[in-house]
Amino acid sequence: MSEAEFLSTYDPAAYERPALAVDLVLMGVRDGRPGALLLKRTEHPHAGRWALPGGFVGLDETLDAAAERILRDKAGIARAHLEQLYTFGAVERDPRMRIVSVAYLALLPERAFSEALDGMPELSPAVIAVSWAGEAGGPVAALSTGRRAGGEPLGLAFDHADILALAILRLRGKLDYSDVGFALLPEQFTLRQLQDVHEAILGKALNKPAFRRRMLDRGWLEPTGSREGGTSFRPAELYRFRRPR
Amino acid sequence: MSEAEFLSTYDPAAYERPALAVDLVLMGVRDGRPGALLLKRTEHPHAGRWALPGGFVGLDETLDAAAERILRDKAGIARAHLEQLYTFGAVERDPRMRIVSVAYLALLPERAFSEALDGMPELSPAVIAVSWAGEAGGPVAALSTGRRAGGEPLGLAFDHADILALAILRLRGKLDYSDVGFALLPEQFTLRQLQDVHEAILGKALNKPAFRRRMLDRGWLEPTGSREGGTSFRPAELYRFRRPR
DNA sequence: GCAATAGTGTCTATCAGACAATATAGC
DNA sequence: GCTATATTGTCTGATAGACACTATTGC
Repeated sequence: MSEAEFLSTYDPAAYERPALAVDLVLMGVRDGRPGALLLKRTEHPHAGRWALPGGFVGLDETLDAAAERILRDKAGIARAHLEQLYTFGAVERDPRMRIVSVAYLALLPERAFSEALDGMPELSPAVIAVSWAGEAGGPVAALSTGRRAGGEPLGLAFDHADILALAILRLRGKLDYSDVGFALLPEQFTLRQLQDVHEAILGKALNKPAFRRRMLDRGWLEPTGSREGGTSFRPAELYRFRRPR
Repeated sequence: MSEAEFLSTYDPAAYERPALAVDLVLMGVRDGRPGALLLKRTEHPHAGRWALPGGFVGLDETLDAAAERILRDKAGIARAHLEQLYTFGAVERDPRMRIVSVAYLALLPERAFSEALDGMPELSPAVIAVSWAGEAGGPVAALSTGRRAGGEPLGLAFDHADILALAILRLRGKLDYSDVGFALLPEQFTLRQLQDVHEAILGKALNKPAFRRRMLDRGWLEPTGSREGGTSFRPAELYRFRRPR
């Protein structure tokens, strides 16, 4: 039997299979804190609880394409830095049926984060704070919500708190050896803004001269020649991210 | 409608969905080189080519459990360090039908690697060497096979060369900030063996005193008090990996 | 000149690479 | 004592943190 003959007789529906979904962690930094955009579920299961935007993967759609579609349709965002995070496959993670979910991390500059919030009234920002649950437990994302600062802690739907916790940990891990940090900034930015983003993600203050030295020595920053405006003090130099060769 | 009513009327088979598989990269270090265990495909598609051991994910099985099952059934290995690598979702990656595959990395000590090879005649080791395909292309795993050293380069089935390339890169990246390296060693080992494993994975020689210092300062090594035997020169101290607290 | 922040200089602690010296097993 | 490798000591260069200093803008 040739490969062509084999394929023509193959029955793709022979076995029952899990459903496959993509969930997005839409992360941004607002007011010096990392946050994620959540949707309030209107349907069962977990109706009324907050959840990550997500959807099923189409039969003719790559995982990346599914993530882009959800970004567009559910969050109203045209483009963002997207990267695959982890695939969650616990058997009972969704009460409807077996659903395996490929989680993606989407990074938004502050502007895009706020615009998504304004454009989609059903979106809510949640501030992410990761804490460690003692010896035995792993990291846990503690969340609070509200369109303004403050707001009550959230109980998230499904295993979405785990996904959020992993997202912030992954981002922390990659922040200083990769260029992901720039995805959280506008096209032009000052070194102070860059440092603010790093400090928000890492949750700690950084040494200013050392941070500047490191960033400038990497060769990823191109001076634009112009400076920020609107300050009543010395304006900072504006830089642009230049992809390393 | 309550959540219970909703669930009782929900039809899990309403949409067509991709199939979901797990593929394993069974990695070990042999003769100072990183290698992976491959299976020769006996059926279409890609009959006769080498491929990673894999299988479909059962409906009542987590992804981790599926990986363990494949490790047991296809490679005859009872236990190994297993970690999820990445999920591959290109639409045409398998000609039979749409199959999304969650790739796992399994790490084997040299002994287990060799035993798997002896116990399963259909397994073949492939030496992994990663090279960069010029400016535009990403990293590519160059492979050669053979039960002994030497052997011709391999053309792998499906997108398994990409998976292999990612596996070695991931391992390289994690090697010196995590404890994965120990999964490639027996329970007791010398510092030289530990360094050999690191050098094989990184593909370059390391500075001996610096390596020793770093490893000992981490506090992950517990001296067993005994020494290796069978040498005609000064025997090295044996250590045990002690999980950091 | 004052306030406030941008940007720089310098000292020190830490850590990795280089290289050489010393230790110890079997023979 | 000889061989081969284990193990340690020390020098040096690179880098991060600490801290203080200088620069520059609007007012």
